[in-house]
Amino acid sequence: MHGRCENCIIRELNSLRALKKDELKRISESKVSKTIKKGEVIFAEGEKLNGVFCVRNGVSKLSKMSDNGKDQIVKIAARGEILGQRSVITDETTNLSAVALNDMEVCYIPKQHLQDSLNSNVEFTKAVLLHIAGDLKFADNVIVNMAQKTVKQRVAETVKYLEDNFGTDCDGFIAVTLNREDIANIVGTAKEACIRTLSLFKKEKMIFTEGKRIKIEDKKALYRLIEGF
Amino acid sequence: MHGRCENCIIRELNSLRALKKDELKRISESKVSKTIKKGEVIFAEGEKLNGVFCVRNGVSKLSKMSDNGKDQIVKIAARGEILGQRSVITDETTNLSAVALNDMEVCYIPKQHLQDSLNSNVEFTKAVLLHIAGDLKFADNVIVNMAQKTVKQRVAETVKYLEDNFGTDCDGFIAVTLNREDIANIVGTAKEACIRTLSLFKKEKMIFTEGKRIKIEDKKALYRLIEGF
DNA sequence: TTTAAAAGATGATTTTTATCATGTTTCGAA
DNA sequence: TTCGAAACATGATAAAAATCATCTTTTAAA
Repeated sequence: MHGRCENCIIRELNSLRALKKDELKRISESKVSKTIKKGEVIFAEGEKLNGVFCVRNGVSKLSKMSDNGKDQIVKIAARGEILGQRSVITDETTNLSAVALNDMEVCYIPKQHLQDSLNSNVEFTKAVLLHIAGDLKFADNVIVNMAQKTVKQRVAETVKYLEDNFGTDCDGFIAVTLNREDIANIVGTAKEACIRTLSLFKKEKMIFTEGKRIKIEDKKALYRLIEGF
Repeated sequence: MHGRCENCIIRELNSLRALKKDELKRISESKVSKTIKKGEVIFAEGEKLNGVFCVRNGVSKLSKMSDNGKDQIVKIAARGEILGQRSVITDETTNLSAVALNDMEVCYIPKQHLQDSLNSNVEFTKAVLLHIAGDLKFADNVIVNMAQKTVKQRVAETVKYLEDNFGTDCDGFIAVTLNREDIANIVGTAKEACIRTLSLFKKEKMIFTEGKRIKIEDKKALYRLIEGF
């Protein structure tokens, strides 16, 4: 067990910020800090969770297997994200599986604490509600893009999404590196189509790539493409 | 103004059931019953709502225009559904537009009432949270289907969705009738592809159609198709 | 009841995307 | 450092779906 939740700044990034001192104290006493290695499964689709995972460091993919055996990535979760939140709230088995994309540090929080606070602290409940409502809006937009946009547009959209959410390193590369297959699984296309599209973007000087790392070179052109030109 | 909210049974279908007597009384005093004609716009994408619409009768489509000018239907809302809930909660402009698919009766509830209850009645806040969390799970599944399944599978899925949610009339037809274009806009495909696919299903005796009305004839075959055979 | 418009249906063609095959590069473990 | 596996890349082909065109049927309004 590491630091105390009361002092944890990660909390400011999520709905746990609405918890009161005594609630945090109780969580602090039963939470468990864990390190997770790249590629490790945090939880699998269909599991019943007894708690949530608050991401301190590292990045995880949240995905769901479709009937035809392909994995669809629904979200990339970084620092501050609370993994398993939805299924703990509704007390259901998980809908998604979570896999570490690089080495991670997370805090495991037993679900009883959250459920207690959901029942008693309306500020917390509201904070969670606002967060989930935001996720829902985002998901609706993804549905529209999946249904109506081409692979080219969706690859462009995904590159933008990654830059917007994870920023860039000192060389201007997007600060999270995914392999082509994972990008394809966000886009909802085959690995080859994803590779081809990124190669095309590079040829057209919209992006620059170096191994897995991607840098956006011509933001305007990329955005124009996303909107359909 | 019609009946009193305290006696309204529609309420049992949604999160308003968690409201207390005095909260309902206040809502009852300021709510407005409205009739909406088929095809009428209840609210448009980007509007700022000052209240929500509780559906008493009729069916509405919730859709979003994609950049390329095509409408994507994200949800079909029937009796009990509260239209505009998400954007009133987050106090944002609407993400979706709502259009009546047949004549409707709705109750307009000014947002202040909901916001007051969200701030003070944790049971209500929790009920809303559970509802939105369910919507989110559903949306994630739609994303996976959009990304990974064929048009054929998605049409089958949509037919199943409509029957599951709206049931059948006395002749066994799905109790909601959409035109082919609307079905195509749920599936996320072109009108022609949707028509062709439904014709094929009819030829294969999985469904029977009569005008806009659709009856599922071979549920097993349909379900097998959805899962990928 | 007539008539125009909307919706449904179907064929032909083109575009997009998936799949298969195969070669090349990169990277980590021995 | 070498070697093998994994990831990346690209061509060829097949399959899926969009688009365009045209015709028929249904629907709603005059």
